[in-house]
Amino acid sequence: MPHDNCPSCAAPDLAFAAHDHGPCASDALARAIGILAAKGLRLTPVRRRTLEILLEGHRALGAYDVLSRLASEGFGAQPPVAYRALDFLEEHGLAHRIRRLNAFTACMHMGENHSAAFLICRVCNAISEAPATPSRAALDSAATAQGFTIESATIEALGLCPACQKAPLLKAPA
Amino acid sequence: MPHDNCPSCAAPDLAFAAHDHGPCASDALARAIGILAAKGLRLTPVRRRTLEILLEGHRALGAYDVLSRLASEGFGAQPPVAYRALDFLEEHGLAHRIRRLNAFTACMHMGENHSAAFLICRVCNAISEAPATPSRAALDSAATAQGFTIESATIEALGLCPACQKAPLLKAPA
DNA sequence: ACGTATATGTTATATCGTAACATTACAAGA
DNA sequence: TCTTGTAATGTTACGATATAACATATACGT
Repeated sequence: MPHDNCPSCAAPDLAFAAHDHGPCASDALARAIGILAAKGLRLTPVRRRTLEILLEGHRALGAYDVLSRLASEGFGAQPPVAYRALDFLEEHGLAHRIRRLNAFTACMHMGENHSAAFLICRVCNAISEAPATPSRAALDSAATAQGFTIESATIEALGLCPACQKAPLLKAPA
Repeated sequence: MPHDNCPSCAAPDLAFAAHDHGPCASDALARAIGILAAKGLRLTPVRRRTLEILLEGHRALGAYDVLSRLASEGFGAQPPVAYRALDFLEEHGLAHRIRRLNAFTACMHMGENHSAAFLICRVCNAISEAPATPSRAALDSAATAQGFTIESATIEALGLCPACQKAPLLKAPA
């Protein structure tokens, strides 16, 4: 599969589809660099490395997983080092927090200022970002009916990715 | 407001509406008793008390909040006591886990075997259970498009309840 | 009453997250 | 270039959330 529409294609998402992940990740990094430059924000070494680590796969990593990677590469070894980098990435739309897993994953639609929904495979832990607009619209409407104003929404689904439905425990998409 | 349709009315949900919470809570408890009896499960003292504590308000409580209440009433004082009771209640549809807050709240639609969405007020911490069906349907459709099979979904919105939009920091619905 | 499954309680530890403060790198003006 | 304020990194220390493993007690069917 070409990466013409990767990693920030409009649709469909491709975390579960076979694809050449090298360009997928490096395109995302390039895009992140552009986005931060445009905002006058700095992609410092820790931040950049943190993003690269998240971009290694379409999966979620715990803050402490990221931290041990960073520490082993000479960065600080204390939790705030990882949390600050992850929070920064999340704040600027380059990563997402997956609440179900208390973990983080790289954003696959950087710069699109989207409301995301996540599909989380409980077997191989792969994560795909799905279009959340319809779901979010329905949620907004339910909220409005109660006079509630939504500021941010968490929409996450746990289940089985295509590969794990067929070959449980065997495959792990990049 | 009468509690004809409380706490397990079809719609709309009333966590944010003024209502007589006494019957709201005791009706829910009665319903829980019936549900468990029908399934041959036991609402033991810890479980019952845990549910009562959750039913005191339309809000989420952390496991340790519940634990300290239980402990002060003579139940066990160690985390598993609270987590087991909370997990039991959740497993049988009497309570929900609010991922966003790492907390738990009583279910307001016991026995309806529903997929729930939650509206969480970030000011007064009140929680309302909203109809999740439309939102969930949209999510299912997004999942199907990627060949993903959803087993369970987390749909939570953070924002402002009606009271806190008008009088921030002042009111706290029962 | 007995035996078994269920539930409760405990100790201990794992995992996740943040407050507070010291130090270092950076950019912008004198 | 030097200063100087701001942002970023690093540290210690701690708080909050959650579970594993095992001991004890309770309920229920026979």
